[in-house]
Amino acid sequence: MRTGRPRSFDRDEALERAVTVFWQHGYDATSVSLLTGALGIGAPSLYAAFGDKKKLFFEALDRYNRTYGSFTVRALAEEPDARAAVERLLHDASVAYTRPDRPPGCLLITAATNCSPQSADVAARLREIRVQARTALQQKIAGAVRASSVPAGTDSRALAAFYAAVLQGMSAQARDGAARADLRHIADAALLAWPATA
Amino acid sequence: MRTGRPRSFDRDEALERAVTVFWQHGYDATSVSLLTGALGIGAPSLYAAFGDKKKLFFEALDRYNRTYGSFTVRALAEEPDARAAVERLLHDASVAYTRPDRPPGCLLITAATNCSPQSADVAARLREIRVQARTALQQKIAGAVRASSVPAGTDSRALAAFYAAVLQGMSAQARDGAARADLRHIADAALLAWPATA
DNA sequence: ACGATTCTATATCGATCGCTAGAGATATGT
DNA sequence: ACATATCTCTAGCGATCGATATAGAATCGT
Repeated sequence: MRTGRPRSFDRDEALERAVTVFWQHGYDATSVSLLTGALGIGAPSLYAAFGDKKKLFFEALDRYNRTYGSFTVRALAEEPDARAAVERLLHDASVAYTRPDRPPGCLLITAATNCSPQSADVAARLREIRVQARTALQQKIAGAVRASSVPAGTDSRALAAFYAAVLQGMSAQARDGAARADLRHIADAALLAWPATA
Repeated sequence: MRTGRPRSFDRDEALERAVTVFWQHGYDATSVSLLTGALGIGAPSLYAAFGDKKKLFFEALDRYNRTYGSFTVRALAEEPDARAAVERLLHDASVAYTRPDRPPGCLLITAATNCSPQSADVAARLREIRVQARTALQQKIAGAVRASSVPAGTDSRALAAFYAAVLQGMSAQARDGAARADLRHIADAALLAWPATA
């Protein structure tokens, strides 16, 4: 059927605003009243359109991964060389984490670092995504080791953990007020730790 | 005077437990009922002994800085050489962030990364401490540049930001389940980025 | 022993949390 | 025009938040 009074707001636009609010304050600290205020709608409209707060967060998370957070998978997928992929990953992060019109840092990293026990599943989901991204990086490096574009004996797990930590550190520094150039310097310093191809 | 019924619990022990709870869940997600449960006392006793939740947190923060978090200032103060200080800083962090009987990571870094607007002052205080630590590291490096134990032209601000980011990344990795050896590997990789003394 | 003082235990307080029932508003199908 | 369906608005649900009033328990000084 699908008749009746039409929705008075743009669902996609509301979801985009929800992304920003969750990005800024994290999952727990984002109250429903904060959301309704930012989205410009009433609570019943929010629940009718998105289910509940948790479903809205996960939908916003998906949207984030497809937009602002997609540079990570793109770097790994589009750059054949592992070194070039990591370089692009770090440089893109320095840009993505310091967009003037967006909250600083990374939603995946900051949205549920400390949360109440009843939202432990949200934290677990975000951690799952981070671990998955770190594993993808590790496999990229391991492939480069097999292809001898990276020195044999390189610990792909350790190297992936290092660059994952650098990304998380860059997000934290951005949250602490670091400028885009600061993050770029951090990225460049981290690239000096890439195993020498001597 | 100081007469009347004596306190039925050890205030220091209660404060130590409060450190652990705030370390684990962060400031916002730690409810007063969670605290009274962990401390084994009633709410009125907590308020009589510590003032309110915020004062208790700041007192727990001071205690953390004097105990678990003191390795940072010690490394900078006790190691004359800047390179050795950073090496010790990172290695000590890999141990401090993965104590089996303590929450993973660093309280200063994780306790207020995402918090509600009404506890913005808590987040600001923690950020202040982090920035101060980063500045101390920067000055240590700048002194080494002047003493020529680090190559001239080294950007002390950028290098300090890099190692600050690595520490924050190590804390995040510990929170994500990384083992002590994993953090050690991250620390070792980060040390490869130290400016060559050629 | 007894008053003075301080702590603890019970039972809340008002505010806010995530969430929703019920009534009125606005569209479509006939 | 009218029935039907969906959305929006107001108001408020039970639960939990941080914090406290009150009364009884425990200790000290005299």
